[in-house]
Amino acid sequence: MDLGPDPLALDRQVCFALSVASRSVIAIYRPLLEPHGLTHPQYLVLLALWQSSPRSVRDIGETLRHEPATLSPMLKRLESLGYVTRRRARADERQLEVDLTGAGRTLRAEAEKIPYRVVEKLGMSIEELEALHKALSRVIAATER
Amino acid sequence: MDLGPDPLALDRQVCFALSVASRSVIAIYRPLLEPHGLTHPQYLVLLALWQSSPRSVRDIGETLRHEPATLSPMLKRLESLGYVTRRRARADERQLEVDLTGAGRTLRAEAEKIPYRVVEKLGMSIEELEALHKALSRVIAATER
DNA sequence: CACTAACACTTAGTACACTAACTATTAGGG
DNA sequence: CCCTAATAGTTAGTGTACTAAGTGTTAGTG
Repeated sequence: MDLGPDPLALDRQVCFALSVASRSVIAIYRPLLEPHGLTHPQYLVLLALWQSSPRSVRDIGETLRHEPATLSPMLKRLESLGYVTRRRARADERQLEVDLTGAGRTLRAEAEKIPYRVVEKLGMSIEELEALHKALSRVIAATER
Repeated sequence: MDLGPDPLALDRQVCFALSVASRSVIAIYRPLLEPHGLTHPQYLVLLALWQSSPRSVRDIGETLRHEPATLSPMLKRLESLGYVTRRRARADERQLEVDLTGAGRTLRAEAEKIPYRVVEKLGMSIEELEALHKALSRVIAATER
């Protein structure tokens, strides 16, 4: 394996590019989510619930690759924002049943505009973004082995 | 612009893939950095200093794309770990001169192994990682306009 | 040369994100 | 059936990240 003369050169570190890109793209979402009182991680939880609900904390965690300890306070904030309900599942009292409220469901229609605005702001082609998504998926798959 | 039938589908969101990939790759670094008492953001600060030092907080912030408010406590932790010194610049007392200690400089030789271990752990080809880096750089450039 | 604006960093406050330890509930084996 | 192990969430503690407000220093202008 050859990583060149300086394996520690900052401008060649994939990990650095990943974290900067992640923070930079999240920064694009910030002004779009702020009117709804949402952060980007909270928005991702709503995407998961819009896909399927109700679901348990464990289920959401496996989908978003988050520890339950990260989700627990986040879901409480989403509850106090009025987008989500939390109650113990009757069948198994260990599980928490996280569901959307009316407001949470209504928000979806508004949110549909967001991806278009983000892609527009980025000014990149759909093809390029899809290629990037594929590359990122391979990295994620690689870390999961 | 056409984002398909469901623009909010989680498995097609670049922002989601970016944040998961970022966290997953950082998780690979964790056991490699832990013996040195370092976190990944702290490691990136050291990469910046190994490239050039001493430098100011502002300078490091521009390189790593971080707010001074993020760096300020981080640099104090690096100082108490013994890798870095912090002192006001004589020429301009507003600026902080961040420099490497002997231990900070010595650590570089140890750290040179890390990129190889990460690439090995990922099990991806150098070519694929370089292509990903290019794609991420284009995203970062797009967010900077 | 005083005075205000700009600059560099720090502090406070909120929200992730992770590890480790804890609580409550359910399931399984003797 | 009891009792232990496994499971699902929560809490505590540390360390980013970001915005906004604050402090001290320098620079630029009347």
